[in-house]
Amino acid sequence: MIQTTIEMEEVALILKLLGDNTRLTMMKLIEKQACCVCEFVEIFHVSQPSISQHLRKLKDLGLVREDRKGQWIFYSIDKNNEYYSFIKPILDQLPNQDYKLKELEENGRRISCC
Amino acid sequence: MIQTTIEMEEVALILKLLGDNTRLTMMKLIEKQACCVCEFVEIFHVSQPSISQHLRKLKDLGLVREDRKGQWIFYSIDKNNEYYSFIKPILDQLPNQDYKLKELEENGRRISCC
DNA sequence: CACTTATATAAGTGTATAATTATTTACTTA
DNA sequence: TAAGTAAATAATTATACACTTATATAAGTG
Repeated sequence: MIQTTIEMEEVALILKLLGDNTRLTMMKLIEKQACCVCEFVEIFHVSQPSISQHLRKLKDLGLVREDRKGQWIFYSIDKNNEYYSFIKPILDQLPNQDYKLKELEENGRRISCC
Repeated sequence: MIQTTIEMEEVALILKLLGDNTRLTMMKLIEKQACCVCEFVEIFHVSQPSISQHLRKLKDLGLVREDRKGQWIFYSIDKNNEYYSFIKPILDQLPNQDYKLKELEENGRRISCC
């Protein structure tokens, strides 16, 4: 992948997006497995539109990708995005959030695609 | 130095602070050399209180330190801060901003201490 | 096709934020 | 000690942001 120079303004924009607890946790969560909107709603205890709006911001910058599977839309990190190499070291330093998905699973609320 | 676990909320807070073009550029600038408030005012073309307020936020989190030299107060990155190891890889990826100091110097507006 | 479920978009609202001007505090020097 | 310079703080304001409720769109199911 070609590493183009990253501008200060771009970085500030990315960091501002990541500088929100909900979005940052989302990013860590979908680093390895895709999640759908309704799962995020369960996890973060906020309204569905609120989640959708967070996801849209992440998507507008290209940080995440969406894949529709029937009625669900699964979001995951777009590792081909030009900013991924910048973001990865940050995500690597975040505490693992898999327990949140495990909780969902235990309550039978995890949406497994396929 | 002891590396304690960093919480999601802490990271979000740091990233939010860094997610501002002025503060992010400041951090890159003072990574290697200290700068005083009036230099920042020259560089960013904003009011002196605006600069002071940005610096205070960075200082409240402990990211920067201040050293008074006579009438000037020089700000620099606090490399002993618990978050420095988290921040450093981010700063490393930012475009060098030394040309901004060079410009000051050429206009005879660089404040050199001692 | 009507009905349900999942998600997105629109509109509105309260709070946070980044700037400003005005003032205060701190240090230096004549 | 008075005047000048540097920086901090206070007060104000306009804008950005994260949420909400209401509504629209899209897909699955009887």
